[in-house]
Amino acid sequence: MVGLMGWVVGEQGWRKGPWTPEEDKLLSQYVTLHGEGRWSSVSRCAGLNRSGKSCRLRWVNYLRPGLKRGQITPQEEGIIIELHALWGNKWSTIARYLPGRTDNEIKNYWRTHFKKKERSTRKSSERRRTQNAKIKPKQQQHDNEEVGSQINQVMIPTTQGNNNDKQELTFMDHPISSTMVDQNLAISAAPPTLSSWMDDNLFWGGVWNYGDQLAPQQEQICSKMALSFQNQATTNNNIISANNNNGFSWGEDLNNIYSDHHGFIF
DNA sequence: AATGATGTCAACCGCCCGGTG
DNA sequence: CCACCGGGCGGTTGACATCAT
Repeated sequence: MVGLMGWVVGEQGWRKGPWTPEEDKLLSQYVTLHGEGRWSSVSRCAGLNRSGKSCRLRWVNYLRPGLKRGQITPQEEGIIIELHALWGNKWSTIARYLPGRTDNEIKNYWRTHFKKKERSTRKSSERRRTQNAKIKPKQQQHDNEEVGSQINQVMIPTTQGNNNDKQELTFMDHPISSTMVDQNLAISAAPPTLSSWMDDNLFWGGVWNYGDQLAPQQEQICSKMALSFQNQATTNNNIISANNNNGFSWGEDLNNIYSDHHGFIF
């Protein structure tokens, strides 16, 4: 590696480090003209001394049209939390449901906002545990179950239903969002504004396949939630579709009734 | 005002996967 | 079937900004 005016040149001669406005301009012009793809040739043809990967990353995370800049909104935050609870660190998958946001952005947001909270929650819980070391077991157990004011954590079995392979779900308290957890089913509820920005196809494409059939008690929970949210969701022309047999979903209108025997993303 | 701690985010790294010859 | 290559993805790093002491 060789330092060059604050820049670094890689072993193969590629430039590294922050992009200059000139480089951005070259890349934007080239991609606008020729489209995405073949990133290795983009770097050559556009006259950029950058690796293909670097070009792709710069385009996808910074130059691509339609990218939102600025703070993640509370609504977006809610979506991130819900989807992360379902998919874990599948940032690119989560990003597909947040138009204008990149996987990198979401990943950074999660790490800075929720890892932090997770840490502080753990810290305070450890502190409590130390302080309560002399407290009788029952009281201690109650304290350990207590979590921070913002984050609720539950352990649910994974789709395999293996108790040894539990998955941690984290939900933020949200004025509208709520969570119900049953023995074998975790259901999360996102703000009813979800469908106002979410592309229908993406939404349905993302429906969580939780298994073949819902147990009667699971269906019951879905139905209960459907009715409960139907009462709540009266804003933004959002309608919750309820199907007492199979569950419910949000949609732009009542034609969008999700009635399959699968899991749900709410 | 100085300094250390913490937060933020762009960019890089390394692994994995699918396409192709 | 296998090796190679390009692209995509999640994890990590490092520079800079902001905050706390």
